[in-house]
Amino acid sequence: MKIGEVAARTGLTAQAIRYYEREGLLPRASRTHTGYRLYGPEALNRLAFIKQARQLGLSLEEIKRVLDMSDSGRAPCCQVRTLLAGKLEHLDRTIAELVTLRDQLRRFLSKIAGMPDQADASDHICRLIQVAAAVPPDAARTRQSR
Amino acid sequence: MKIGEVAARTGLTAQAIRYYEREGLLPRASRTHTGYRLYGPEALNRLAFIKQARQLGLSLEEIKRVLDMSDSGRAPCCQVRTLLAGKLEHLDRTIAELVTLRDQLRRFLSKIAGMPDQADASDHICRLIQVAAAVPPDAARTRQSR
DNA sequence: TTGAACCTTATAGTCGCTGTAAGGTTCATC
DNA sequence: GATGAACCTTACAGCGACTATAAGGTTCAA
Repeated sequence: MKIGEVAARTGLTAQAIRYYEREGLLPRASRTHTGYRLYGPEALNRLAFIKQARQLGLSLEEIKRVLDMSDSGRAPCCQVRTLLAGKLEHLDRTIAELVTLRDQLRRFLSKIAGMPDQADASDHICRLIQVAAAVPPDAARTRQSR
Repeated sequence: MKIGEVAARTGLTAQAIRYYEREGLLPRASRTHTGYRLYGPEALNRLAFIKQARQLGLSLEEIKRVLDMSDSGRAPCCQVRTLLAGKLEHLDRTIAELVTLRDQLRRFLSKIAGMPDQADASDHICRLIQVAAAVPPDAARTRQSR
């Protein structure tokens, strides 16, 4: 198989596949005499693994660690469990933050719904957001989302 | 005030403040005779606005548009309302996506909780994630999720 | 006069790709 | 055998909002 077929079969782009090779997640593919990459069916498995792991929220670096373990004959399953448990926790925190943000934004929007627009040459920019800035200062403790 | 004090007072980094200046969100600061940036108290307002708007999910480009309007004497409030309403919608979608992902991850973790670890020289990498990859094949049609 | 703590610019790196440029290959059709 | 479309190759720039680093100048107290 050439890279285009692999791309079509995995739902990845050819660019992404080359990128994974460059990053060491795929072994260097063999080539035709004119330099085209050639893949066997096992590449589909590996790419399906990478794709699934990405969709579960693992970074390429984490995936590479798992693949390297597997390639050297060690069972990566335990590490996968730990990794995913960590991701789940992180995801919980992220969702909680975004829900907080959403509620803040919603309250804010309904608060400003009735306010008049105003141009101002004064030191405040938009009274609408200024109001929001005057929010309890420890709400500013929430770090930037994603 | 020099940049370090502004940074400490706003909770931003000096680098970020210089970056905002480069990107046109702040006017070029005046300088001491040795080249240090000097800020008046109004810079704190402007930076508080930027920070708050960022926390509400606006991009620097969107914030710049609002600031430019305000600087030219037009009321940006209407645009701010529209911008924030859009962000709220987007936020709703993002949260829904992440909740789906979390549920998927949770189900997956409980599914693999009882499975034994295994090293494998075979063509599969980690049976744990392989199970997940063996998902209905037309699910592969769904384009890559961010 | 030493040193720490501050400031300056410029440049590279982050992440996971995508997009583009500039070119070579394959294959069917004219 | 010439043309053209569809494929492939590499290399490099760009995204967003910064952070990190290098290499140097300034300020101020001990």
